[in-house]
Amino acid sequence: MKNEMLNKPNQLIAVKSQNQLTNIQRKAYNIFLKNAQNEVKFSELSKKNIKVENSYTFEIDCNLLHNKAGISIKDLKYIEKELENLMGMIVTIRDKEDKENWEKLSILPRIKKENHKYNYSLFGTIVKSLKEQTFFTSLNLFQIKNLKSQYSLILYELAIRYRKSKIPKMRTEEVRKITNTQDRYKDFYNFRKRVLDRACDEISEKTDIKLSYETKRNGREIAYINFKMEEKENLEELKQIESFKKIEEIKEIKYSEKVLNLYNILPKEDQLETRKKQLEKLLKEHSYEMLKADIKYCKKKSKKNFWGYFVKSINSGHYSIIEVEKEKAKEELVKKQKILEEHKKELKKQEKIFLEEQAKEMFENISENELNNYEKEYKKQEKILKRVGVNLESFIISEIKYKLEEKI
DNA sequence: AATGAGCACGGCACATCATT
DNA sequence: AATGATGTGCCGTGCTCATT
Repeated sequence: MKNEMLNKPNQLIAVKSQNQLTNIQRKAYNIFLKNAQNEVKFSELSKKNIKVENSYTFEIDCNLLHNKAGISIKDLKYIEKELENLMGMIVTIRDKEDKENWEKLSILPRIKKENHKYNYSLFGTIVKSLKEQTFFTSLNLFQIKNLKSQYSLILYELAIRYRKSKIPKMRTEEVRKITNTQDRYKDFYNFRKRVLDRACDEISEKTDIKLSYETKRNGREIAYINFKMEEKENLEELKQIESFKKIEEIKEIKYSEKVLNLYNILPKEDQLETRKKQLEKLLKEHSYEMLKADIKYCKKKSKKNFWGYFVKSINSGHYSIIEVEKEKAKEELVKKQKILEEHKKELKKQEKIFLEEQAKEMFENISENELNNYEKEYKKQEKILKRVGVNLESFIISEIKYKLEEKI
């Protein structure tokens, strides 16, 4: 189980509450959500209409949950207490049209342990968003499992939320808000060391992304924190290459000194692993000195197709197989490049869609200050813009989009 | 030039966590 | 209940930048 994906509703990404979520709570809750998401998408519940005002019940084996969440604690009472505290967490959902309207709900209203199983309820609002997945972040729970610091979890979820675009530059207070550290680490050095550095280091070490940050000052005070994320997508490939190299090295040891000597005087382009095998074979039928002389002779005579000339000059025509192999390798390469290109195209497409969404979301959360600035800008070019049919809202959204694009 | 705010850094004491 | 590990708050010193 390398990938255990949870499409987590964005409202649940940065849960704000009086008490902060410990990492055990956060991990456990992610698994509760994942379990519920499975049910609601694939079991008989998926056929039913989810009603916001109802609550829904799910069940998961205790050990399975502990295992998946990476909880190694054996003290069941301690876990019980953690789960109890988890129940006190409240999430607020604000109406997008009218910010005066809001809904507050407990993220885990009921839980029961019976026969090594957790039986728990979630409110319809949450279940519905798990099912519909309109604004969500796709979290790989496997990556999260080993994160120790609670701030790592929070920042990882944040980073993944903005995976396809860019983590917006945040005011320091904002970062403190989402990490629940407004009243903690007042000393910025401690905040940096205990929260930012620790989380970035841990995420970079243990997950599929690399996270770093830059700070920007406003006078003396550090006013902005700009997170930077890098994908580590080549990691698996690199590992494979590494292990492949090791196998090659082991193979190398098996060849005799004579084979290696001959191999070393081959033309550079012919120093392939297969040549060693072939040389070993040839050495059984021909003397070392003979082969050595042949190689030297053929190197001078035929620079274009050394090996073919060489083998012919001895007696056989094995080189054709190599040619075929080379051709195949070429085809493979072309195929891979095509796939890569398509992948890139798809990414760009998604990026565009995401940018649009992002810009709209940012517009909805725009500060008055920014709004005023944009209004000023708009008024400057009002005549032209109106003639083209661009109103203030679409002007701002396209401005935001433009800025986002620039960042990328 | 003097003053002070905000941060960097190391270090200490105490609190809390995670486990036995 | 005990304990080692880890987390947290706070202090002193020193630096830089901004204000007066």
